[in-house]
Amino acid sequence: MTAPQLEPRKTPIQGRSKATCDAVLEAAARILEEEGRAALTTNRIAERAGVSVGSLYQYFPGKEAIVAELIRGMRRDMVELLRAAVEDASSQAFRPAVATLLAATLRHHTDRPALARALEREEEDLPIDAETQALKSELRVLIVRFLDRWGIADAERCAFDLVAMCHGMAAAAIRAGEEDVDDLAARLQRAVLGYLGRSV
Amino acid sequence: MTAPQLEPRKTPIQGRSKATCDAVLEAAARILEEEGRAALTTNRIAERAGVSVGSLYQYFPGKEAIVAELIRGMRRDMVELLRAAVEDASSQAFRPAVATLLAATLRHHTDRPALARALEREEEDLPIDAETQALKSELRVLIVRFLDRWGIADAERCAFDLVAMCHGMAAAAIRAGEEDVDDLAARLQRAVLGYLGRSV
Amino acid sequence: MTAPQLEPRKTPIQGRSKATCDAVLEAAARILEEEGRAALTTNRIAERAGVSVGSLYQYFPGKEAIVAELIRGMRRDMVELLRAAVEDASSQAFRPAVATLLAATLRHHTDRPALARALEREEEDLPIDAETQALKSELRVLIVRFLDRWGIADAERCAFDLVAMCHGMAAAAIRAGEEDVDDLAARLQRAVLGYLGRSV
Amino acid sequence: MTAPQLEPRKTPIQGRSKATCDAVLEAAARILEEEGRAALTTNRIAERAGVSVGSLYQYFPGKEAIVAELIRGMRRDMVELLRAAVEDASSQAFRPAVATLLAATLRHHTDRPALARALEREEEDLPIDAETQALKSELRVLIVRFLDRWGIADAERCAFDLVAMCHGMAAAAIRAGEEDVDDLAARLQRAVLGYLGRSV
DNA sequence: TATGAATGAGTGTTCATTCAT
DNA sequence: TATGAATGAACACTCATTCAT
Repeated sequence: MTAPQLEPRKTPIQGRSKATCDAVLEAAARILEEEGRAALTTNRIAERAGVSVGSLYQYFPGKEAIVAELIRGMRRDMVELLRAAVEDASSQAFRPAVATLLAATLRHHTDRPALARALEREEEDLPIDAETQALKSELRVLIVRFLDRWGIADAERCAFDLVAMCHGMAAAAIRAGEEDVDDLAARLQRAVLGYLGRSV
Repeated sequence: MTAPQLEPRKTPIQGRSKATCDAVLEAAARILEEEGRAALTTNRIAERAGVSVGSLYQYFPGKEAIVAELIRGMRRDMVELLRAAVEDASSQAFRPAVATLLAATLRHHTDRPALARALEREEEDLPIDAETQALKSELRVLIVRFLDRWGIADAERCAFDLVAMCHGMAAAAIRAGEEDVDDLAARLQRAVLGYLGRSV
Repeated sequence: MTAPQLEPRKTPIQGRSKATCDAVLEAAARILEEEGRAALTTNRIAERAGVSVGSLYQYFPGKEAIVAELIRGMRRDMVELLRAAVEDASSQAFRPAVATLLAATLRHHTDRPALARALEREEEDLPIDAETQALKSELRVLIVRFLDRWGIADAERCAFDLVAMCHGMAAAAIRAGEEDVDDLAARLQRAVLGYLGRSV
Repeated sequence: MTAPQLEPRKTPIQGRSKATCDAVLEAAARILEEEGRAALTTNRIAERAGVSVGSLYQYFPGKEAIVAELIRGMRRDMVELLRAAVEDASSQAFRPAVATLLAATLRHHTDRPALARALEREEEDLPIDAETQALKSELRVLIVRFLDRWGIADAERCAFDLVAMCHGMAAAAIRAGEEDVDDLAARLQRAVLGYLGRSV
């Protein structure tokens, strides 16, 4: 089994190219959301992108690279979101600050839930690529720093557990069709504070 | 898209047949664990089972049925485990009782972690079959009853959140290679009691 | 048993595509003629067409569609032939007119006899597709109108019997290796006029 | 392509064997009638015969031999029928004699129409076996002798044409669902006498 | 540079036939 | 002798990828 090429082929910022590139990515995303992973074929992607397969291969070395790029995009968004939240939270008291971070985290699950789920699953099957690794690391660091700032012991481990816990609950709830995001956020808050022993 | 057949074809308890049947299931399980879902082809399954493709199809109507049976097996084990734990917990105080249930839950993740993860993923792609549905329902009921017994309000929702939370944390920890199950159990306990507001 | 797709997939009149499409059809025809229906596999068709299986499936949704298209082609030819014959016969006396129609009918059996036989057999196993149905209906109408024009009673039934009778005789004769088409035509004429009570 | 074995494996007239043999043949016949040629698998035959595949292969060298035996049975029945008819006809005038023969011929199509059709089709795909050849020859001889007896010229050719004509008409009519056998017989009579120039 | 026709290895599945029990 | 589990070659069909135009 040869490791697939995951990097995009060129990184062209010129108009035409960028547009094609984006069209391909968006098409792939929509297929994952609406038609499922089994429908994610290169021909289908090209078709939905309004582009020929040949062009698709001009910008991406293969199917896996497209998925990898979608994953990178998702991770970038998450970092962006969390970074902004940490910023906002820097001037807040502990509980509101936690709420701010949770709200940001929830955005990941609520924005395009089907896409997020699909990409997380794909991520498991793909070899680890450097940028994705770095982005995930950055997410962890942001949270660890936050916990550190509030004097929480064993911040690394806590961050790990909290992320897993929140991810588990949020994913399950969204998947089950829950619509009341505020209620879900409240329960997450309860779980987090409980875990941290700060519930009182 | 025609719904695939998920029920086994024959269920023969005679020697040779049962052995073949089991060999196929075990081979599929090992492939999922060691080679990944992409390697799970009928030919590979037959090969690892030391059996011909023809034999495979004598017992299962198709690949999906093999996976479905593995899932059913996993769910049956979980029900068994949890039922026993609930039984044991019936004479215990609240905290030890929670610990008992958590220990049972953790077994699901620690026994054959890669298999559990793989099957959970497959489960998402497969149509819901009746028995699996029933088993999952039974799991929920066991937990809801436990929570009810201890006077916990909104037991349905709590059960849902707690299961998701524990699943998220356990899966992430095991996946990250954690070996100290007792420590993990302790953290889960903390999270659960915290969520329930019983941490003191 | 799911009804197979019988319509072609694309109908491209551009050069390369059309050529591939035709090559596939002709290859299938030749296999039916020379190797028999058992040899009509998609791989064999592609091989004889000098094309890859993939290309075959680009133009036809499946094996049955190829056969269906051959059948449609055969029926179209028959309609064409008979229509022209009816035209020609319109200015003739009864007996010459009958001869004209019979000659056209015989063409169907003499052109590519093995292919005609094979396709007629395949037609029985395939679900009825709309165009084929329409073509067969048109054939019947042409004959019925002809009989009507000459004041023959119960033209529908007569047409039915005459077609069956001629088809039976011609198929058997050609299959037995008869070469003298004129003699065969004469016997058909005798049979037809006899049946119609116009033999004198 | 190796020529398949068409002869039955043993010709055992002892009770048990004969019964099994017959069960297999009747099962195959019914499958052809009711489920179609695609369903005619050795396993299915054995199943419907209430016998194991192993036993099936004890009496027949392969699937083709079973079909070949059914064909021989059909041909034997036809010979039987026609021989009796010729016998009966020997004391009749020409026209009633023709009617007698036609009635016998029609029986072939009316008895088990679907089976007759199916077997005729199979016959085309199978290599010619000696007995079947002999039986078909015998049929021809019976008719030729009949025609000779009534002073019909070129009896061989006439027999050939008449058989083909009658077969074509009868098969088409029965297949189209005609139920009025007497009417069909009358039309056949008309066609035959017309062809022979004896219609007046 | 863009196109989309062409490729063919690989997948799931069937079924005639064998042979250990 | 009867059984039916086991076999595996063969089939229909898909899809990531290439390359002539």
